[in-house]
Amino acid sequence: MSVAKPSRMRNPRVTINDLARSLGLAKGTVSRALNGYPDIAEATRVRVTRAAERMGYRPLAQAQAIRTGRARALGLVLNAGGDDAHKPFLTDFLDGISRAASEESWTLTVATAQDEADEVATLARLIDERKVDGFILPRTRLRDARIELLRARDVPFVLFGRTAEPAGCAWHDISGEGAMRAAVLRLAHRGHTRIGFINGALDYTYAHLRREGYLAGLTEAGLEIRPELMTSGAITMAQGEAEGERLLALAERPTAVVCALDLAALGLYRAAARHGLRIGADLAVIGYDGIPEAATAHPPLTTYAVDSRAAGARLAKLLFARIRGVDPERLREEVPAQLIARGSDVAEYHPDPAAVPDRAGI
Amino acid sequence: MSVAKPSRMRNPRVTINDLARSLGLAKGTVSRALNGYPDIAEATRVRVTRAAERMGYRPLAQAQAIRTGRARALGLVLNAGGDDAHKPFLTDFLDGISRAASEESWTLTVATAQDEADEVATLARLIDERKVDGFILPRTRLRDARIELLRARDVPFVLFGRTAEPAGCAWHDISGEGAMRAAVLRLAHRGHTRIGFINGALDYTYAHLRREGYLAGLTEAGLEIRPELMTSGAITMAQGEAEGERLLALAERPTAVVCALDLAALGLYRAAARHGLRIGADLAVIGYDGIPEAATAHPPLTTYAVDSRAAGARLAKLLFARIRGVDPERLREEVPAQLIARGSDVAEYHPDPAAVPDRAGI
DNA sequence: GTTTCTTCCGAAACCGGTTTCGGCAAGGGA
DNA sequence: TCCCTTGCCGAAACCGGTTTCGGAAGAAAC
Repeated sequence: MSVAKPSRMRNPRVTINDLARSLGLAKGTVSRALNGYPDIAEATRVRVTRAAERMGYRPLAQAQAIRTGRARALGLVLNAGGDDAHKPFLTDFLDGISRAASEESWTLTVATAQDEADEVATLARLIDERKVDGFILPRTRLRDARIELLRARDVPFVLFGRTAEPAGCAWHDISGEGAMRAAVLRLAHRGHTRIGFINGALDYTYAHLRREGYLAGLTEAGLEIRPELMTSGAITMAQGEAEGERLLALAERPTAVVCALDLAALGLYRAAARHGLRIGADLAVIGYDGIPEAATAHPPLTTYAVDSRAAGARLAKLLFARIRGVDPERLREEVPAQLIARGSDVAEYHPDPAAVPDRAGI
Repeated sequence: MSVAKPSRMRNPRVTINDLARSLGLAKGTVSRALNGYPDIAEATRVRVTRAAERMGYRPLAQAQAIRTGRARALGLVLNAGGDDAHKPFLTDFLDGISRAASEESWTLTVATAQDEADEVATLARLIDERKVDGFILPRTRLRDARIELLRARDVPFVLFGRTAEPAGCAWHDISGEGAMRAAVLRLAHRGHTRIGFINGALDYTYAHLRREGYLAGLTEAGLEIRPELMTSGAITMAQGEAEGERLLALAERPTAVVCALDLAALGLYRAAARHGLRIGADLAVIGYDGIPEAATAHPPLTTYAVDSRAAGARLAKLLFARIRGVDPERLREEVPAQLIARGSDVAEYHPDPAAVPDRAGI
């Protein structure tokens, strides 16, 4: 049985002092050589970097931080309260951020919060302790208290999503509205005229944008806007089932439904089954998100897939730029979701589960 | 349009020097007062803490770290490669850790890795940079390279799960084997004699334990062990469907199936539907995990639910103790999964979706 | 009324880096 | 030959904390 000694032989790190001593240089010189200062001879620089490599020297992040004010850490505070539609992709999202961060020897600090007030408090705590140099803000709201805090405190941040007052904000977003519009056009193109819409939670910006996309698609296709065909608040399968039930119970039920979330679409599958409607044949359905269950559903769900890993990576890079002082107005980008055409939106339902990626837009 | 000035007015932190000056004390005195040293008069201590409170002083974590060697951060490296059964609970898990950590003003640093070798490399990087003081290791394997590294480097860690050679390991785990055993007994109690088993990925310790639990349940119930009724490797719904299909295609098909994962159980639902079998009536199914989809499935799935949030919180607390030098052999705990009895394992299937939490064990 | 402990705090070293400043030596121009 | 740059590096200050050490003041002991 091993005994734990609180103060044991600490594995000896090699410090900049060790390096300097073994090189016969002043530690300031070593530091400048490593950090690319212009007043160091090229020969010295390579000598230093080689020795650092050989001796396995890694600067202590905290020691650097105290002078430079850079913790070399990105911050992410997640909302752990309520059902979160991004949950299925959280691992991918974290992976994207983490990989981009580690490329620059940065790390990712994550914290959780229960509601919006808690989010703000958590952000404030991380700022006060100087644990992170900037934040990635997921799931933005139209009016977002987090943004106001970060603006006031003057700490760099970047949005995953958009917001009502974008002054000073950098962001990366996936065009949900573009996908919704394309979905409507795709359905209209096949002759559908009563196209329903099951939206997500209106608390968030994305739901408003997707609604706009849906409406834009309708007008673009020359179709009438029927408020009774639009519903919202479905971010789980059960909620999707309930809202789907409402649409299908209509006297003039829709022949096609666009869903802002795959989960809601899968819920709609159940409601349709109860009404004796065959997805694909009697009712066309298009989803959004690209969750794995969509591929194995019966029939496989046509959906617009988001790449959460890529989004995380891009957000990290944007945040780096933001921290380095790049004008946030120049750090805004929007990428399309990728259509994965499957069997849920065609008249002739083919049970072939082969997913055909399709970048054609519509 | 706001212009980004790379070096703008830094929001002025109040440092220990400010505090000391405004109190007319030496900064060393202030530090000792705040950290509970015994050579500080009680009156002085309250004066200092009050002033610190009033002025909003928060010690700079990095500055402390450089002297104390404590970064006040917990480390978690996630495996982002492959399908991960814990994904649905990742947010809860992170929430549990994060909340326990922030109670002590610690933070959580997360990184991702693609495979086992990458995991080890990522751990090594975080150790070298002294970014974290200890690690939580999720999804342990029977023989785990991460553990060997951390043991060799002498850095504190705690396992979520168990491992083959537990010397020097602290852990928290949920008794999957207990749940599997209880599930088998529950089914045997209702007269089932051919009880199948769909296991998860045998790379991980948990699958071996659940298998043992299944076998223990069979022998305890006096039932014959039939290898053809046991299958494994199902960690997605599709895989569960495939493995379920194999069991149902048997000449002597099982009348009940225990699944190591809810997702596999839901896949089995589909296979059963294809065979014209009604879950609950013709085929009893019990799952494990307690994913939300299990509650809304038709029929609702009886399952043993794990509390990932509580697990995360416990793991954080165990790691704190470990970092403080507590003997790891004393930091081992195992909690039962909680039975949620629903309609999938009863002869008379009731469509009432009311979930009845049941702690009775069997 | 000394002497000896305690109690409590100030001063300074220290942690591992970064950054400023000044000076030495070589090189270029007059 | 002298002066002025320029290139390159050492020395030291600094960042914001923690920890060690020693000494002043008051209390207790004699």
